[in-house]
Amino acid sequence: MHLDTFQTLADPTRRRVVDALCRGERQVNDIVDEVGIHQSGVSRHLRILHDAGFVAVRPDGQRRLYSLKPAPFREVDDWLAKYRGLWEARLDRFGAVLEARQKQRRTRTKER
Amino acid sequence: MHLDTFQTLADPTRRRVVDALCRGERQVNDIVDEVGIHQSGVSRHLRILHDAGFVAVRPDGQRRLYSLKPAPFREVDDWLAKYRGLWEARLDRFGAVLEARQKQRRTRTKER
DNA sequence: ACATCATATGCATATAGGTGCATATGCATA
DNA sequence: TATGCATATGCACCTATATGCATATGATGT
Repeated sequence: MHLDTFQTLADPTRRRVVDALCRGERQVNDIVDEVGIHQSGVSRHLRILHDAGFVAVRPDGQRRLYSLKPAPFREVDDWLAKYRGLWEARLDRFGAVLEARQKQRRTRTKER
Repeated sequence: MHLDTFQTLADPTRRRVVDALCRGERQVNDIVDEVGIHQSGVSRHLRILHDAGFVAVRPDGQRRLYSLKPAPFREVDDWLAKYRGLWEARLDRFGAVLEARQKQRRTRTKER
């Protein structure tokens, strides 16, 4: 099976793995040390991250070096864009976003 | 139990519920129509979203009007900030955004 | 009070997903 | 080839969670 971007991010341990890769390439055992679960678990998390497009692998001798890829982060960012108006109150140069939201707002509240 | 922000977003149906609220207040039955699962399911999703801080409720007669709250979105955005360097190579004309983001950065950044 | 509508919740069920252990695979070097 | 290190995977187990059904709760109007 193949988890989508958000499902992939749902597991805290997996986010720690992502965090461990935040500063550059790492081999599996480095991550094992950092997140504190069994090596097999880390391998599996990396597999899931790979399937979801979060990481690239590069063989280096007997090791495999994992690193982050941008695509799914961008996907989250895009998803977030829809909701930015919620907390970016002042519409400095984000007028377009809010405007778009206003346009399609329904009023269902009134009929009572 | 209480799901964290990312676990809350992991379920696709729940994201559809969030999406349904994207354009303003909605009552439960509206959401039922929109996402196509049983009413009890929607109520439960709304409860989870509420526990995670995604939604506010406001009674309106016999209905309850749900709406989005900004906090968890901001949390995702903050999390994302750490990885922005992955795909935002140059800060063309979104300097303002980055600036605003810096200002509200509340999670401590570990020593690099 | 009663009937009705809107929403929430207990229960049962099915499935998914995380974990460790043991083992397999793959690579490197003596 | 044989040995050892690094990583992946099959298996079993257990917990979490999404869902529908039936029912409870709560509010409104007659």
